[in-house]
Amino acid sequence: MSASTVMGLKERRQRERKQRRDQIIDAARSLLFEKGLHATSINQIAKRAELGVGTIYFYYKSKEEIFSALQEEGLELLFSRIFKISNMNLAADEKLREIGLEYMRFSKENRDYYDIINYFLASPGIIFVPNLKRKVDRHGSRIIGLIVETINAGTRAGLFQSINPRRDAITFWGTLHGLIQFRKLKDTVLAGDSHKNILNHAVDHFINGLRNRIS
Amino acid sequence: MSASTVMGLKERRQRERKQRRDQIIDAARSLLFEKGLHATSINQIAKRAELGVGTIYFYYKSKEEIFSALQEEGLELLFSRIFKISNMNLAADEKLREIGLEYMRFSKENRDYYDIINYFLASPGIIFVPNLKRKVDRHGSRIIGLIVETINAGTRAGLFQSINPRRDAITFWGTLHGLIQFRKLKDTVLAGDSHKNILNHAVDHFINGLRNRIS
Amino acid sequence: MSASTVMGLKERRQRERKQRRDQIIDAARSLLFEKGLHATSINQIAKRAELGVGTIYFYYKSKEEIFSALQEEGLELLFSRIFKISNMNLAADEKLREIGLEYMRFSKENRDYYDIINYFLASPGIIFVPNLKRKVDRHGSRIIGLIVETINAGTRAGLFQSINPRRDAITFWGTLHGLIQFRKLKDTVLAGDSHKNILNHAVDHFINGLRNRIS
Amino acid sequence: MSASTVMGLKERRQRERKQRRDQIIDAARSLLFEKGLHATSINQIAKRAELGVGTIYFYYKSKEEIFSALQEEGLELLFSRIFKISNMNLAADEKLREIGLEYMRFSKENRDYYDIINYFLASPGIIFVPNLKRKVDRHGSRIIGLIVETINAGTRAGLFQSINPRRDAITFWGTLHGLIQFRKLKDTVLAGDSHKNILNHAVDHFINGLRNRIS
DNA sequence: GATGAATGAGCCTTCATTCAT
DNA sequence: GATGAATGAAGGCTCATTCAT
Repeated sequence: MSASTVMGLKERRQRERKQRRDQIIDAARSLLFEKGLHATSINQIAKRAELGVGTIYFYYKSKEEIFSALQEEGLELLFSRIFKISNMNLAADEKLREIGLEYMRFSKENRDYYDIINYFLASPGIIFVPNLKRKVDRHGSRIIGLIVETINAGTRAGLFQSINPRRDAITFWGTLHGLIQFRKLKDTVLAGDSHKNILNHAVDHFINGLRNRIS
Repeated sequence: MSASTVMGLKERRQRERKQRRDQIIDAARSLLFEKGLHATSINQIAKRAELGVGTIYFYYKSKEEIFSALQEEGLELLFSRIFKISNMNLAADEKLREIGLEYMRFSKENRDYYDIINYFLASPGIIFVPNLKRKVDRHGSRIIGLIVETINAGTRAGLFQSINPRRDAITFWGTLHGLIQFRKLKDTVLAGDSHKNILNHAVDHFINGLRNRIS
Repeated sequence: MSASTVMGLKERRQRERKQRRDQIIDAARSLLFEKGLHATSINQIAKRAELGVGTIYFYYKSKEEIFSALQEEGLELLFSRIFKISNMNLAADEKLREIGLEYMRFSKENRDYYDIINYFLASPGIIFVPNLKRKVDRHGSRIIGLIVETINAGTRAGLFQSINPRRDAITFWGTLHGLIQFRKLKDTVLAGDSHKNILNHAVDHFINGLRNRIS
Repeated sequence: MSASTVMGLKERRQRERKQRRDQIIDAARSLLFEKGLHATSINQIAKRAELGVGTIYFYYKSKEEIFSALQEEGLELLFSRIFKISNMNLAADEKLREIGLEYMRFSKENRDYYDIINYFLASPGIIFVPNLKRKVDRHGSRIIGLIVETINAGTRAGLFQSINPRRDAITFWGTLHGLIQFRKLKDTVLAGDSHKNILNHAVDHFINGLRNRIS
């Protein structure tokens, strides 16, 4: 009986730990969405989570780790949105287009998630700690995997001719990501051209590159 | 003689102003290259330039303006490097490949310049002030212009079939930029595939997309 | 026993918090009295309080809040001094005179408190935040209240005929306040007339205005 | 001839000096009105006046001196407005009321002038330099003089009984000034009572005090 | 007379992190 | 496990004044 009590204790402990972590992430997320990346400090997170700052540091060893958890969430959400499209009954080329549009939509509608994903990608100083690396890998690769699948489906359907679908998928994703980064240039370098049109054009171009590689 | 003296004074003033501005930018650049973006503060710039902080603000009205000047330098350098390639005696498709490789090289060899260009592009908070917008426009557009020219040359040579070379150029540049952003994912999402190979692949793909649009 | 220990902890925490706040206010007050309003900065307060600047901000969320606390102290002191006179066994008219003299004395003997009260009143930029408003209201109104009472007592005693004692009280206070502001003009506009005599005259005049409104 | 030339030179010099001084004051005034007291710096004045900062210091030996000149302007304007009322064909009591209202209007419509007059009156640190003292004396006394005259006229007309019209005038002015200082307390201590009503009440009270001193 | 570059102490405020309890 | 007080360097920026030319 004493043993089972200890077991129960351990389990409860674990459950509570998870709850606390969630509680912290919830606070961090709501602040992130409210005030943006720069304006979210640990003290604020603690206040909103109704915990002491020390407690935050007990559950997460740095601010970066909290943001990394949020990034994971963002990647998860992104994946689920892309996944939904992957499962639609569409031709491979149309699917790629929808994926492209979906990523653009995601970057707009979930700007804060997008920003935090970018934060780790674009910040010169921040280095991925191994732990984080694994997570990004898992999520990022899954998204790339969906595109690979789509390309493979297109190849099987005779629409595409892809020799290295993985590289193609990465290229596709890179193109989307790069163009979204250009958002700020809308009125300057992009010469007022609609951002959406340019992205559509890029998707077309990419798809075109997948067709009949030898003419 | 008195007049010429006065003239000389004005000229000297102007020359000295330019020198001071350079002196400040030199200090800022060396700090940027040494310690990175985050660690470069006005106070440090002043210290290294052996000037009072007030003097810095006499020549540049904000930190952003200094960074913007550095960004301009970076864009200038980037342009000159792309420009050199544009003038090489190469077929249009080879030229595009070289441009792509050159951008990747630039982002590696001039990492700090690349970072500062990115700083304005990727930072959620920073908004382009009109003045900066104009500069980015000028430099960014010139680079896009070089690509447009190359695509047009390819079209004229019968290599490409581009209906909207401007959009194609932006797409090309976006692809390069996006893939370079993925650098950090080299060992994870990119599955260990060489960054260079992926970029080469992407360039191939892009060029392929420019050929025979209708098979 | 464990519970009582926890209780003790909380209580001690609270006590220490109060102590720290006092410590900070003490430092701020001593600086204010020593060097005046302009020369009192947060950094100096921290230094004198032997605390880090961050600690100051842990207890007070802005410089204004510290000053506001000091202002409150001043108002409290002022009230207590006026209150003492209110309780003296004097005729209403004599009481008003004593109140007037007391305010003048206060402005001289507690010049720094007077200055800081004025700081919020006369500074063009400073706006009362709601919180501060409430405090000023409470204290200011209590002082006005004492005068109202005195006027009412005079009316009941047949000395005065006040139809709107509140407005009379405000008028009275305004007169005192305005004349004290003229202190600097002593040797110029006031033509060397003793400041005290002028104030006495004004009080006489005010009291006279309260008597027999219709002759 | 040489003498007359020198004379002419001297005169021109003097004229130009005056012009420069005006030019500086114009710039300072326009900045004062635009940005308020705190936000007006010597550098900005210099820029707007299209002069070097050094030149400013050649004509005015400190920032305070410039503001003092502006204060003088304000007093001048105030005097002229009170003066206009003094010359109206009104009974003495009505005239006093109009003067009171006019001061309130002045403090509202010419807030910046009022602020700068107050700046010297209410700032703890600022001491009147003898030079400035004389000026304030001249202008302030003239305004007091107008009130004295009005009171005297009232006395002559049998409306008032003033034994010491100078002190009465100062009292009157003090009351007005003090009440205007209370502006910020409108919604708190003044209990929402209209500022104008209170001032009217105070004027009534004052006038009442002037009548039949012995009942 | 006129200039304007140079100063640098000083301003208020933020924040990730630590550690004694 | 949990707390929250304490830190203090660092951030960007302002400004009256001086002085060599």
